[in-house]
Amino acid sequence: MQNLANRLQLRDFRLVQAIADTGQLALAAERLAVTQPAASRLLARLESVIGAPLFIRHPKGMTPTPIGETLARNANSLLRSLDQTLNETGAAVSGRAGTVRVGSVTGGAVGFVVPAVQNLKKITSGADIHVDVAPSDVLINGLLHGEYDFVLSRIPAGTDPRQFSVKRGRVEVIRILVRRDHPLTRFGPLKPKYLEGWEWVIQAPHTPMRQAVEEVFYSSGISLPSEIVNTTSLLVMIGYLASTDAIAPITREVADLVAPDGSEGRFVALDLEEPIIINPYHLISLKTHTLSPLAIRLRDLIFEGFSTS
Amino acid sequence: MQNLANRLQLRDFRLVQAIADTGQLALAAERLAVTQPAASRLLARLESVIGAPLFIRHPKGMTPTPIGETLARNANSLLRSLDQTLNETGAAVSGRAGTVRVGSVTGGAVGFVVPAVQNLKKITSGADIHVDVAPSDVLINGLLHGEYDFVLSRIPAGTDPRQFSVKRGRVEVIRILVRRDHPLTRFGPLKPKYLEGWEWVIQAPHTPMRQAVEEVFYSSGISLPSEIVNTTSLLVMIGYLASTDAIAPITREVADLVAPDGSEGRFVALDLEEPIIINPYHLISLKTHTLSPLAIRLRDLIFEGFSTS
DNA sequence: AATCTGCATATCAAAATTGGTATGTGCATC
DNA sequence: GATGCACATACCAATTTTGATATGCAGATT
Repeated sequence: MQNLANRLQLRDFRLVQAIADTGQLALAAERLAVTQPAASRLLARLESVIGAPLFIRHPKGMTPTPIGETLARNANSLLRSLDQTLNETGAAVSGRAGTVRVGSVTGGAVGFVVPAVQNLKKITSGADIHVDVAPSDVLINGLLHGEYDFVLSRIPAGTDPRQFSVKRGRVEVIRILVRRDHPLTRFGPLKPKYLEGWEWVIQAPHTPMRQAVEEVFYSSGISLPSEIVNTTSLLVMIGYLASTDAIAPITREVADLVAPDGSEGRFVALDLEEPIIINPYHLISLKTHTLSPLAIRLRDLIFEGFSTS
Repeated sequence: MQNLANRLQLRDFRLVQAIADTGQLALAAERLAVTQPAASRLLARLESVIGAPLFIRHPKGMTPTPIGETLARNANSLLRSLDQTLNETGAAVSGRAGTVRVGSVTGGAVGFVVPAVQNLKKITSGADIHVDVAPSDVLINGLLHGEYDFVLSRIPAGTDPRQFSVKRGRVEVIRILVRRDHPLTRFGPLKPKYLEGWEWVIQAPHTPMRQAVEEVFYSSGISLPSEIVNTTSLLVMIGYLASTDAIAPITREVADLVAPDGSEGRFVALDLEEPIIINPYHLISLKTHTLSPLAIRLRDLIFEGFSTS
């Protein structure tokens, strides 16, 4: 188990992954394009190197032992890294700019990632850019699993921040979106008590925005809205607001998109007397992972956006 | 360049990393513990697989090409991941890390699980330890459903013991808890007949302890207590005993906690002339379930506790 | 021009890996 | 108790890998 490092091969990880995925040695063997006995021998050798069984054999297949599970987990991220390596190297060889994968929370995507990507496109050609939009916990998880080069996200509670390299971002300020002829538009900056009694369109419970809004209700001593439509879809929100007097909290970035101040659109974004602020999101990457030049470029572009908007 | 995946090996990454680090093939070769020509051949093969030169040779060494740099960067994170994998797996194999879930009956939790967990913590890092306390039937059920690695429990009637691997545990001895100025404290070891006539605080009917106590009443020919408070809550028990002359049977382990011998607390634990003994509980695990090394460690520690106390 | 440094190539031998076919074995299910 | 499924083992052949030594070659240095 000591000079184990040199006795392990990529193949072993592929095998573990395949068995863990399929639950059957024969299927795993097929995936590796070898016969079942060959796979059996590979596994036997691997288990002897590790010094412990990795899978328990039942009559109908195999399931991982706890050790096998940890190994399978690691095999997954290892092989994903390898995959990325191959992509990047392949891109470099054929003269393309490469690949960058970025995850973002909604507000960040609209406000920062999209313009940064547009800028990046101007100065590179053949770059392969992936943008995911997801909640913070999903993003952080993906980052840890090597699915993203970096993410624009909050740091969820309970996450060890030491493993990340963080560039601090801007806070998200909430405004209230309503249709143009909504009664609330007659007031100036909204007091909390005005928020009571309306139907709401808002993100699911436990999302940062929902929490930030609920916090205001609690601290103002007014009761939570009883009529709520839960959605993350802007389309649904707009459709709903257009035909009812419902109100919806949105970030400033989204507000600028949907209802720019001074415009004559169908919606109006109202400010609150005391602004509601969501936990800020940051540019987060893994300390252990060195970013590709392309990823660095995109990250820097996004970061520039923080200060210039 | 397509079926490249299978032609790359961990070794190749080590080589690239070593060359990038040292800038010289001979030094890199040394690091990989091979001769310079061997390293040269490795590199040549790798470059032919990739289809492009990775390093430019000059008279004083090598420097990476852009592609080589890409590869070196990825090699770094890849090998770091590998290292992490090895650590984690090694920790799992040796039982320094991992997850263990254990369920226990009350007496076992206080007497054995807690000290064993404390000992286990001394030799682990980052281990994930879960302890549940519940009645035996719940524990066994949980064990069968894979919720626990093992349990410290009795074997309920009607359970097929063949599916379990059982390490016999210790018997639970009952003492009688009363407040310090209780009349019974004037006697030496209690005879059964002294137990008659008092108000009792005791667990619900059909629990092992209740059964053990009732058994004594029957066999001694004295009548069952007529005034009974049923509770499993230590808090209720103590509150009740403090203000009345009620008496309560408790296990020795709990007694050591609440009323250590020789202490001057508010309560006294009395022994019986003929000790009352409850059905013993055992260390029970599923035959079909392989325990993680960490779980085995904890189980062994608990088992040691059986014999040394 | 001689030399030195550092990488590449040639050649050979040994060993390990790889992969296949055939067959054994254990456990459930019928 | 027979059958089937899934994994393990045995055995054999071929290829590949691995590594060492000796040597070649090119650019730099003196």
